Amino acid sequence: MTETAGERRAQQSREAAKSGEPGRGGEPARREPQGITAEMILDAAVKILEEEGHAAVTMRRVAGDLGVAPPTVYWHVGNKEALWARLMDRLEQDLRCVQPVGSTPAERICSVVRGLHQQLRRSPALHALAEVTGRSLTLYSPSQSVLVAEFQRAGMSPRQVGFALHNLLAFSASFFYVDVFLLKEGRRTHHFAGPDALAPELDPDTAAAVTSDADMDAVFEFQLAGLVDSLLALGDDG
Amino acid sequence: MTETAGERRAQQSREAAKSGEPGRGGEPARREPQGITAEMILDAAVKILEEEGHAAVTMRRVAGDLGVAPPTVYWHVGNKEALWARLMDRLEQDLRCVQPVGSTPAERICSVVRGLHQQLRRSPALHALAEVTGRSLTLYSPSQSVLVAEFQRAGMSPRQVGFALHNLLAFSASFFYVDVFLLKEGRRTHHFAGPDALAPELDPDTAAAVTSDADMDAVFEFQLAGLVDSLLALGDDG
DNA sequence: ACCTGAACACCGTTCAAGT
DNA sequence: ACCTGAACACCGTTCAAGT
Repeated sequence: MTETAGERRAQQSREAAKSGEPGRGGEPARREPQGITAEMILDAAVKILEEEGHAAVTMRRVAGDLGVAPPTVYWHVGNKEALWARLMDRLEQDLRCVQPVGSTPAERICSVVRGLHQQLRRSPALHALAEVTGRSLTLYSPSQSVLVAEFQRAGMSPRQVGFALHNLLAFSASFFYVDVFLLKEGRRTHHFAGPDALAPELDPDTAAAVTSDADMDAVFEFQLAGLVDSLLALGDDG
Repeated sequence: MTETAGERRAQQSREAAKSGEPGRGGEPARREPQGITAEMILDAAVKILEEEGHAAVTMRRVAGDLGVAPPTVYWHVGNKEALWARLMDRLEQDLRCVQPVGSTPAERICSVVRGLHQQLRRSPALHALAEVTGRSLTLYSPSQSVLVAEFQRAGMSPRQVGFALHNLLAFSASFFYVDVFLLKEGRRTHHFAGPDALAPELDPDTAAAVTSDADMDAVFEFQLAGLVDSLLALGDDG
């Protein structure tokens, strides 16, 4: 909420570096790393993030890995919150646009959402960041227009397209969060039911089924298929 | 993962306090707070959690609010991770069992999930804790048997009941997480679409609908109704 | 059994000072 | 413009020592 002097300084240095990029003076554009750049800081932070999680990403640690004093990091990126934001921006840019696959609209839409989910799931850095930044709801930008186009082709009205997109993004985001927190707990599978879940008179078969590990992939596919069908049905009688 | 000596000591003190509760010796059971109890520590922590969020919950702060030195808190609760766990246990116990309302199975099941969601949403302490502990997937214990009973009454097989329950719990948990992270960002509504969401040739009406704030309550209700219908349909042709 | 003061090894951040 | 040493105000945690 408050913009510190450090952040403002970092902003200026970024601008300066950018405007200096297309060689405008007399000298040839030499880019010897006579010091450290913001990009190098992000590189180091991502590396720590992937290998040791968000708790290990310390301003002092980042500085140390680059052989530099802590205030240098502050000079380049402002502060820690700005570092998180920049990391999120970078990881967001790395997300590829998912192309739809399949013959029916339902198949194509499902394939895009599934592709997004798998892409997010494969990035340990994103998982670690999600714990700390609370963003990732706008992560899916590059693939959003693909989804919009599919819904339009299915004959949905503008309002319906908006509602459908919001539904799919909420769906993706929420399953991503579940992944994040499962990982945080160190669990690979869901074991939802607590000891209080069972009424004492419950038959053994049902008790076993309820307390067994949840197959989250099956849950994901089941809910995705149902959701996409419901959304497309909105267009039929619109 | 490692049980420290401090935790073990705290465990013993808890046991001792418990076994001393039903007055067993000669003296009458007097319970003057000649010092501090673990319960008082939890009270203080919950208060900070509700009013200032998880970042304000500091061992020193908790101690200070109780007029006690930091090591005293360690003596009673072990360490900070144990404090989080105990807080989660307490908040979990405060969750009431939601009773189903409605005439059809779908209505009754939806009413329970909706009730759970609203209950979680109303607890700022739970939100704050979810950011830090990553639990809350087993939060719904007291209402789970209600859901199981409803699915059984709808004629579903044991395996189907298990799958249905896992679906509903995953659904509840994921919407809870979305709430948590929206709150962390300080947003009240969802604005999913980033600037890249729109293909340039998109018609203005659709563009406006897509970039408008998402009505998350409508999304919740739409997905819940669709999910419950799909789950109950599993029982029809089982 | 319960509590304390003092310390250790960390944080994020700033700031005057260097080149 | 870029980097540093030193400091400030915090953390979680431990430990010997008190009663």
